[in-house]
Amino acid sequence: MKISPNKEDYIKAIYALNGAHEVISNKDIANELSVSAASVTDMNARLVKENLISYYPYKGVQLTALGVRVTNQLIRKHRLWEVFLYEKLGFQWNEVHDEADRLEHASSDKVTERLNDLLGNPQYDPHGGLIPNADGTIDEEKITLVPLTAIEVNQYFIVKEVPDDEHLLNYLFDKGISINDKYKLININAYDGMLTIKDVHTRDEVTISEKALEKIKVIQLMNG
Amino acid sequence: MKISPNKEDYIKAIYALNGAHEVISNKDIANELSVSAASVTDMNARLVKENLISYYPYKGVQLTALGVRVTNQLIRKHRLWEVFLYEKLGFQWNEVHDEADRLEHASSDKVTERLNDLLGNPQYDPHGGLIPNADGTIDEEKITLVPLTAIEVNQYFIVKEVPDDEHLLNYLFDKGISINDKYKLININAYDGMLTIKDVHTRDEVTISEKALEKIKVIQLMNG
DNA sequence: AAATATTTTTAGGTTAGCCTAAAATGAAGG
DNA sequence: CCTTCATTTTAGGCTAACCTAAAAATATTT
Repeated sequence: MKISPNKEDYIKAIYALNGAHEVISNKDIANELSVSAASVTDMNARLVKENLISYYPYKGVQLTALGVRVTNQLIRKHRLWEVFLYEKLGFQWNEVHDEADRLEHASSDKVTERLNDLLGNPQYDPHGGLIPNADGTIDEEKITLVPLTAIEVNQYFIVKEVPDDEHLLNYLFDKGISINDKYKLININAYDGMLTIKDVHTRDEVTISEKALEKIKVIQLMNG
Repeated sequence: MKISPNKEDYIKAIYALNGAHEVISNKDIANELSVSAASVTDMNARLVKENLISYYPYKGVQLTALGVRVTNQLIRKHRLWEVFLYEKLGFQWNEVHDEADRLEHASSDKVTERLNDLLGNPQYDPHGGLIPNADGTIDEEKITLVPLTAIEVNQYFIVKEVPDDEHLLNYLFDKGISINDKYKLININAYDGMLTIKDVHTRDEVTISEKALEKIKVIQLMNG
């Protein structure tokens, strides 16, 4: 049941590319991890054997339920170390990521939970990222949702909730906006109030009208 | 200049077998690390390339000055993590070793020194081991030497100093007792006061007479 | 629909660390 | 000094991760 640091990095990369919800291409993973596409094919075979991903030849991979859970536990370790580095060791928020990336592979569950206690069971890391639970679940209700109108230019956010309004849903669908995707607010038009937002993963920019804003609930993030 | 976790484990093992001061056999290293003797020959070649050990074919290896310094820096990391686990995370002294063994490979110098600050620049780990300096040196004068008479049954100690007395030196040499070796006090004979001590590495038990005790200076350890 | 471009897979190779079995070396005893 | 025994080294193989180059599959463009 123990998984190698390299495999941990792979499933984290897939997760970061939204692999909990959609099929992720070989190329994107190769890109994210700075390895060759052939290496990704290699590793995919290994991850399938451990039931961490589903593999669709020539299409890509998606995390299994187990894969999501394991990745969330990794992210928990990562983010708790980030809090520790930030709060206890006086690191700056931009320095903690790389250090935490190494420590996360070296900490047992026991150390992780003791660390959680030391830090007072924090809910967010220094970047504003939600810290998953020890069992690899995420408490969605802990998240403070705000209307999209509360976001300012250059801030990042994740779309979390839209009302069950057929016209609005169609509108957002046409624009390619999805639940759980991460965006950056690029511009608020001074004249008509329309927002230009950019999908962090696809890098597509779309413009949405003022009319929809109040109903879209998002999580505001501290950075990308 | 970065060295792999495996190599780090090798030089730590050589150091633990007193490889800072004497030539250590292939077999002993294989034993310490639970690998084959052939694997040790393999790794020796790699460590020589990095100038961490001197290699004497068919004889064994000894740490270079660089090897000693690097190992001490590793031991510093290990022991600081032990203090952290013990003092901040509430682990027991017998639980800290394995956890620290993993964390030591994952912590940068920067994290190590911040950790040192957080812990208030401690001098000893929970087992009583002296924490080396950041530059890989050891402040010998910090060590509190006590006569062997101060040790009690079942305690561990390291022989650190004997007077320049030819007869006593010969006596100890015949018994196989060496400077910097670690022992456990097994028994104090109620009638004649002779000590039975056991070499932690060779597992040899020897008996030494009361006469020699006061002159032998040792470091008392909290455990093995 | 065919041609072209992109992506994925396969094939074959590398390095770090490990292994076993056999050969070489060194140490110890008669 | 020579034989025996222990130890070390060599030889040949293994797995996890990587690589490049070529072949196969898919996507896009005309």
